[in-house]
Amino acid sequence: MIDPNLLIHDFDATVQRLARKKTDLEFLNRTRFLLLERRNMQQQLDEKRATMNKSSKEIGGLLQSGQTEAAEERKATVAMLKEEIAALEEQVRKAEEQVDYFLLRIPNLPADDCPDGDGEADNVIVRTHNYNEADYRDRSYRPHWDVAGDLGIYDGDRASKISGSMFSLLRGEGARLLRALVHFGLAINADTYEEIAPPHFVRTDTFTATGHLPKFEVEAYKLRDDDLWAIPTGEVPLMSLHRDEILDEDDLPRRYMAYTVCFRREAGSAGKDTRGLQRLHEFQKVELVKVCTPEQAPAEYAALLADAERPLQLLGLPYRVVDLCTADLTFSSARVHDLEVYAPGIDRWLEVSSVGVFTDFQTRRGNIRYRPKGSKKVAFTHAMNGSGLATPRVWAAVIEHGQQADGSVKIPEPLVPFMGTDVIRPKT
RNA sequence: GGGGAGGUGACGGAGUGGUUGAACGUGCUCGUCUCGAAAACGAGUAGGGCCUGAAAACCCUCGAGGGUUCGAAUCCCUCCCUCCCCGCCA
Repeated sequence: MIDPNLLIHDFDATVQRLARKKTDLEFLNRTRFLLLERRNMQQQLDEKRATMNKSSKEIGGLLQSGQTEAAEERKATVAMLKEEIAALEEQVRKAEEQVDYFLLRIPNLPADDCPDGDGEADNVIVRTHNYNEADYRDRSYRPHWDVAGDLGIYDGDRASKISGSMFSLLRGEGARLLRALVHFGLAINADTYEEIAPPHFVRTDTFTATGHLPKFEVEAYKLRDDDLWAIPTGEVPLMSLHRDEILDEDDLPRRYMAYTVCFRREAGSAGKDTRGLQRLHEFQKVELVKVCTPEQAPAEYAALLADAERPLQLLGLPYRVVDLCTADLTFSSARVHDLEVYAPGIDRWLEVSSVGVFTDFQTRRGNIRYRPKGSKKVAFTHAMNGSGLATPRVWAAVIEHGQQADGSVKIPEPLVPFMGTDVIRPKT
């Protein structure tokens, strides 16, 4: 969440910054009012408590010096005070509840250099790699589900039989290609990121820390009998690694990567662009996460973006970098660059990574702080993340780009060691 | 699933009703010493709220929530979590 003090002390500027995000901001005024009201009540409460504390100490003194009667008198007055305090406490608790309700629903402030916009059309294509439109004019490319289906390495029908739409089932070399991509994605980052194998089910407080709750509850799978949610991305457990911790500045930046399965309900997107591996309820992904100081953030972010691009470059896939405009930013992010791979078989740009900075939005929720060198005060760390390799869409792109006239698929060179072959051939 | 133990500051670890936000140690910061470092010695060092200068004062926080009491880290209840033993099982 954002710093509540911004609403109290810097209201107009904050509203203006949030307005760039094109979200509903009507409740900001109310939030500010509630914050002030709570503060006011808290002050009254503090005063009464101070009086009571003082009296209690005096009573202790009276009892020790044997003045029992005087002590009893004081007890009676304290009893009255206690009732007032209890009433006030109840009010403060209610106010706090309301304040929290609103605060959790205020999105992060966009970065100053984030392009303004009203929607997807205003996103800025920063650069395009390895893509020549002409390359795809002369030759016809088939969609990955046809190519892979004919090869017998993708079995969408059986996936549906087992689990319904938007699930995938890979077979043989298709399954191995998935595993190769994961290995590859981890291997190229192993020197900079610590690999984590986290839990795939997390508690509500963990899910809230990254901003996935309460805003995106309908997008998540929840276990019926336990307080556990299936993670939609490795970001969720990774970001909670240091929750409620105070780190030393020397320990920053921390860089983590995790290969996880991701679960998404994709509510409301049924039937749209869901054919093949474009959009799945369950998929595997290598996620990159960083926790750092505010000063380190710009350089770390640039490096993170480069790290997310690298696998696409090494695999020889055409892709473009899209700087999302303010309207398209996610709830928690201040700046986002999407990486989109061109899939010639379906003639679409597929989002394969969303690299975003969260400033202190998530770390405030998760209470991840650090002690700046030489400072007595602790401060919130900054956090950022991005997909290192999202398998289904990259898998699809590899298939569509590698397809050859005889129905076989050529495997990009970096994957060959993991695949054990440089081509997937039709079975005879 | 059954039985037992326990959750205290960055970390280890005292503390069973009264001025303890918390001994002691480690770590960290500053200083003395040193050419410099180590060691030694001295001092400081929880987080948050309030206060949008700093500080003081005041309030909250010893897993979370409730209760008893004039007063709770300390007593009672509920929940969460961790560890150990037994059972079951991949």
